[in-house]
Amino acid sequence: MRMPEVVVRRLPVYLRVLQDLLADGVDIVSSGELSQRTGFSSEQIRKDFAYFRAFGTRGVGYRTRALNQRLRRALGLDRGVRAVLVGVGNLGTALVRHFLGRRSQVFLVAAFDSDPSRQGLAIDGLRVLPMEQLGPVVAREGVKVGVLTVPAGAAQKVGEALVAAGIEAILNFSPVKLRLDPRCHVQNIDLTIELESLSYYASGARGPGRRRAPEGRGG
Amino acid sequence: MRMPEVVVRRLPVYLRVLQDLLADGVDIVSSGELSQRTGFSSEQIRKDFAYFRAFGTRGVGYRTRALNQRLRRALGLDRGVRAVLVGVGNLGTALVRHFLGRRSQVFLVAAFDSDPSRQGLAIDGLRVLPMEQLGPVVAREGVKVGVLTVPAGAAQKVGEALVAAGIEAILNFSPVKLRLDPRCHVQNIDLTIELESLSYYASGARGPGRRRAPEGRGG
DNA sequence: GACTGTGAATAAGTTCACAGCT
DNA sequence: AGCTGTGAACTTATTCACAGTC
Repeated sequence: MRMPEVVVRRLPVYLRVLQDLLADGVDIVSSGELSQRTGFSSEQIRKDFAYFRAFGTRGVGYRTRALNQRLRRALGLDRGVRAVLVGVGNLGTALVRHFLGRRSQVFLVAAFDSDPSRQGLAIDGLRVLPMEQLGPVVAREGVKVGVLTVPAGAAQKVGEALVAAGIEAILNFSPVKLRLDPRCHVQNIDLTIELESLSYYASGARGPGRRRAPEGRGG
Repeated sequence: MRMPEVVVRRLPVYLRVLQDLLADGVDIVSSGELSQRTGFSSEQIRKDFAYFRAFGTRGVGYRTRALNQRLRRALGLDRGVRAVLVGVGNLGTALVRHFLGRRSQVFLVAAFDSDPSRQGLAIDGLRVLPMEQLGPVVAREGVKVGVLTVPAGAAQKVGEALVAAGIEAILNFSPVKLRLDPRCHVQNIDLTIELESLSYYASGARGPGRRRAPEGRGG
């Protein structure tokens, strides 16, 4: 079944909590417990799970391990998703380290940059390749996800190259609205915008907080 | 007036487009033009502007410069918002460079780290200070915004320190749900989660795209 | 008693449709 | 003619409320 984007974006949050629970040897978890750990309401969590048919046991809860599996499958993470990153500047380099460091569920297989002075280098063991290799590597490794961390001026062109190479989803850190084949999903993260929007909440503009406490008597 | 969060997060996007338009000497812009440049619908743009009383001229459009001013004011950016960053690891360092590089509307005034080996260093001219200085610097400089890039284990504690220092809005890059005074606004960006959620769209899960083209006959 | 699963109600956000200026 | 401003309609998302199961 097709899940709304808002649901898709909550799934990795559950996944992380489940990982923690598994590490602690917890094998049953209730939606109430998950609510406390994620801040999402328990009904919402149950509805989210229903989207991908992950059902629990009434009066009991969800089997942690099984839920983890279902979740990974729903996100397509059970097949070992591979990704490439293009643009090895400040941010790109940090992201490579970040994604390699915490062994994410997504595997970074290569980084690319058009600047010859950056090519051939390795960031934490990951090779930086010239752009010409993008197509071949994506094809050979069956890469479907791309991380775009190039300067604004190059973003559209590189986005097109990613799509041409066969990339189906892009995490776009450039401050540019990419115009690509709509079959390619683009998720924008503009860090400058994130920071600027915070300014609103630091200006005394936020009124009487209507923030809902995420339920649960345990506190 | 109190704006919904979803609106607040669109404002910096308009701001960036306006900056470009101003740089190009454009002094009138229509909501249709903004729609093309941002991907948001023109009605939505007009409604957003109405939230902070930025009205245009019927049959004409919006005065670019005036709109820019209003927007900056609505976001509280007209007062020179200052920010601090805590946690000068991979990501923290890259973010410092990122925010200092593109002269954002928000000014980073200091970075902090608990690791003595990182203290005293300067990243692109910005001093890295010990945590003990957080309170004094925030108080002295009237800092209201904090960027949190510490490891998961330290996040809650550092978040509390930021709130205690007087920070009113936090950009939280750690994979932890912070439990802080609700008067402090927390915006979470978990890069691992962003990447993992993309996996869904790279698994052939996205059905027949229902993506709406953002209007406009000009192609 | 505890917790799930889900229709119904509500709230939030977006688009439509069009009157009103210039 | 062109573009704004905004109620109304619609769509999407969240919360309520409770029957169902263990």
